[in-house]
Amino acid sequence: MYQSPMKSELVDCGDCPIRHKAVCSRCGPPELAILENMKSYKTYEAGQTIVWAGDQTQFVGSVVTGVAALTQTMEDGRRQMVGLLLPSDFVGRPGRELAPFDVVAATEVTLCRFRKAPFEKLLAETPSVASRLLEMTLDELDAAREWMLLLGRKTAREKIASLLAIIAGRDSSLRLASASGRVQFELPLSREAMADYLGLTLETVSRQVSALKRENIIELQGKRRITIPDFAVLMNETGDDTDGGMLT
Amino acid sequence: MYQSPMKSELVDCGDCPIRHKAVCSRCGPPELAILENMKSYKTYEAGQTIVWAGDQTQFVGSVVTGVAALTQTMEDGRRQMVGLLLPSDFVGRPGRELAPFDVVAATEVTLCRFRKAPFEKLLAETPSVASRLLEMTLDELDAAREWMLLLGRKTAREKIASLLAIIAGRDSSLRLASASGRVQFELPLSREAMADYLGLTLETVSRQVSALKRENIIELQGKRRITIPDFAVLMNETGDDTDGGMLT
DNA sequence: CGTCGGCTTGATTGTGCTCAACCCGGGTGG
DNA sequence: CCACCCGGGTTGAGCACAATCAAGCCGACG
Repeated sequence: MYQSPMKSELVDCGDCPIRHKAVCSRCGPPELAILENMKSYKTYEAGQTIVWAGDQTQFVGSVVTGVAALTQTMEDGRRQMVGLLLPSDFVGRPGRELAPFDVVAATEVTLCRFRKAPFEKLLAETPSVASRLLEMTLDELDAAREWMLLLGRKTAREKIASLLAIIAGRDSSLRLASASGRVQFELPLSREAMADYLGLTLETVSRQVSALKRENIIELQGKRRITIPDFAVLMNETGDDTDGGMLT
Repeated sequence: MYQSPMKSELVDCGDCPIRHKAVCSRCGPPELAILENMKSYKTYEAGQTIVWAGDQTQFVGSVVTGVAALTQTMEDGRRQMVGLLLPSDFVGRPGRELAPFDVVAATEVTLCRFRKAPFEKLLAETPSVASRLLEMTLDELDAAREWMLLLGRKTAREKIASLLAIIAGRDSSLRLASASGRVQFELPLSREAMADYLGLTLETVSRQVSALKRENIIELQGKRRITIPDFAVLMNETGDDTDGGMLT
């Protein structure tokens, strides 16, 4: 089945915005050529399910633009997000037949997809891909474990503050090294998605966001655009070590 | 610094109880010989901290016997377990300088340790080790994500039932393919460790265990030895799909 | 025998959930 | 054009579940 590239400017790996961060970041020209050959782009609209849990997986790939969510649902409808996939993050599980979780587009998402079988072959033959994938997987595992602390032990307010801090950090890593000072960004998640991420109800999310706003720890422009007057003050609400192990 | 093997019968990889499940499971005689050369055994008593978060890591390795816990602690003392390491599980993070989490022995633990630098070299050179480590890491990631659902969305009772089901499953995987029927096993965790794992207080753990006992879903011999008269009944309390996607 | 650690049980409190009403902005159809 | 609706979000009242504070139990060990 053919999949035509959605955006012509993305066809060449050399121009790819995630070239230096994704699984392919350590590839040289020969490996890139092989990847070029098995890849195809596809764009999903917000809300669309990219992969259903339990499905045969046809492909693996990288998020090029947008935000996707890994989620798990219980029979009675309770839902928990178990991963947030941002540009350059890897989608899919080499070596597994069936997808363990749903993958849902939180915003419009463009994937760079590789057919599974040839990618697994490449993985077996090229250490530069395998080592990068191992590194990314270990990073994801660390992130998942941080998230377990949040889910198991943090209060609703700490959860919200942590989420905002993480998203702010991801965005502003492009601009300044955060520290303290004014930061502004767009929330890529609805209140409901935030609730699913944090193990809360959407009412509680809404209340806590309002509370942070009331206390001038955050400012809102509309529902989604957020300004943080002083990042250090927000960090203070996360429950985490404010001074990442610094000396006094 | 020398580390003499604690138990002479563990010195030879051929006799190792985790030979076929650990990172080394796909190694042939030549790689095993290299590993033999960089390994040393060490036994830790219950409660001892094996690695401190933030420390330089001197080694990586495998759990040979016993149970260890990965934990994270907030400044005010709230604690969350973020991983449970059973025999054959891997300890440490190749490619990272500093340990991200505490590793604590829950029972007496024996590790098969590899010096970090030579192991990383081996990892870079031998796909059979690298691919096995990638596979194990992906499995751990899946397990962590299952745990996130538990932490974020399950009730106290469901959490306890899930933990018991998991431990029972791990133990009895040796004996029968679970399904339903009578299962018996030893809890390797104190009530406090269970609470840290489940994101609960130890009082709540105690109460819920008592409740399951009162309802004859479990039986206790002492505090730690547990019998499950009907595994299917316990599964019913976990909140998970009872019929793992089976047809009626 | 007394103490100590791990565990259980009880009484009370509080955080976040539930149920419910309402707001707001955008799109649609009469 | 305006009325209507619809989805996402906010706010409120009451409640329930697990946390907290506190006492007591049990078995091991000195």
